[in-house]
Amino acid sequence: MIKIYNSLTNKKEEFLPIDKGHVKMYSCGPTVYNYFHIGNARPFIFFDVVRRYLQYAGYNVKFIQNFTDVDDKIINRAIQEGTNPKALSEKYIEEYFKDADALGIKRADAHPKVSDNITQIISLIQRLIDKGMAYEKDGNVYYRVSSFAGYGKLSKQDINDLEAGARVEVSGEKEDPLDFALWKKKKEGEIYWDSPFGQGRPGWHIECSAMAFSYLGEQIDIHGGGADLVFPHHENEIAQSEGATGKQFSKYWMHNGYINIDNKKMSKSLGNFFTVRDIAQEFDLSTVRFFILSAHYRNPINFSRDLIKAAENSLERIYNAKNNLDYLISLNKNSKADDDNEFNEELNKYKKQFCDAMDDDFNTADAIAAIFELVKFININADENSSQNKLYAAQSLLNELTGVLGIAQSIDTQMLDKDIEELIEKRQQARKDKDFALADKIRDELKAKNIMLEDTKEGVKWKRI
RNA sequence: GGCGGCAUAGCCAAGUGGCAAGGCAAAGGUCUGCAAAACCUCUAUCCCCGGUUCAAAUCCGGGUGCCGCCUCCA
Repeated sequence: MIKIYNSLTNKKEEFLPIDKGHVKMYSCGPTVYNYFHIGNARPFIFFDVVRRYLQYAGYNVKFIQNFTDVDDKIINRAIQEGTNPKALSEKYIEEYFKDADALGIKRADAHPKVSDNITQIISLIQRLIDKGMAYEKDGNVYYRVSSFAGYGKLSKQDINDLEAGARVEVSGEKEDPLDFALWKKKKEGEIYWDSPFGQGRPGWHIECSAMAFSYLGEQIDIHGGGADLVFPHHENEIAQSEGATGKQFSKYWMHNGYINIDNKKMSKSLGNFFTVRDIAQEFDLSTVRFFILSAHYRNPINFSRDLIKAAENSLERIYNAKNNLDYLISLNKNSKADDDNEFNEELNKYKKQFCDAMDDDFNTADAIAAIFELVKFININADENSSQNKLYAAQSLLNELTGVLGIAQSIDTQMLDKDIEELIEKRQQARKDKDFALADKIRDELKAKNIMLEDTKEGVKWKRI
């Protein structure tokens, strides 16, 4: 039984999708005006894992993550760079996929763009106007917050407290300071679309409601995003969606914690961020994925190079175990087909431990601990005399579990160059001849070429470093 | 002001009532020609003070410290 911490109720709840066996999930994607930073990467990675695990658990998952490609920040940035918003957003969508791929994030079933969904957005706005939940003022359309009784239920804000703390209204066009824009009237020189309420473009919040509706339907199972989206973005999504349909929009809301720098939230506005592209200069991005998954998703994570470095060392342990299994299998020393029930039962224990952790609100930190315990078990119990059956069973489980998290995937299958192989051969001969000076010299030489040798009872192992 | 979160070893980090997971780092050991990997050993008055309980890291009350949302943000 999978349990999910639902931000709507602030409780862990049993996960029961609306349609048995099927999961509809939506996660807020990036506003594409720059490379994304590691803070942004966290939800992308985490919800990728949620999706993978639900699939692993047997659900048929439909997963949508949007691109916000119509927005003030994009327009401003385009002006700065002397380009147009469309070209700019297209560029950063491409760059998004490069980084996402390197982070091991699978493509969603669809990545809809705001600019491709204007019709749906307009009709949703119209629907709200028709119901009296939105109003047009001089080419702008606003959501009438007072018309939605549940406003504040996600962020647990009392509407009166919000009023008290609300900023002084700038435009004075709104009936209430809490009302928010569904449609923004065109400003001179800005990108715009025609609509029944005049030329303009959609506000930020409406896009997610409209795209979720058109790709998943009016009721979805899981809606995810960073904790900073709870208010106002997700609160507004609920108001729009449920206001229009009268039905519950998302059954479960999931929000990941922040990535911090020196215990302070990493954000574009504070400027204390590292883009994933920056980090890629120094570290393999699969390490960043492992690092992010090594803490529980609702807890904040501090980011620093030292911590990524520690994560890199930690991951190495899993790679070593995988490489070792490959090596033992390649020796093919014991091809007996003896099934060892005790061994298989032990393996299953770790699998269960992993699944129990993931079932409990996707506790990836605990799931990783289960993988480490499996690694230790394999290191102790798999050796050159183990049967191929055992080795394959161990390998298959290790691959299966790391695959669910998408970690330790980049196993090197590249063959060695001829001259490297010759050097290894030459060193083996030197060792036989007890010419250790030569052997060590060759080992250092290879190390300089990023080939690390390890001598074992059965022969020499190598790995790229 | 309103709402919410967090505090566990040198570091990272799980754990919501029953002898405190896992990883990194350091130290010692086994194995090895040496290394590497692996294995073994070692490392915690769970922020403080009270309370409830046979039993508290975990529940309750009170502190202290840090952070977040209430405004664009993942």
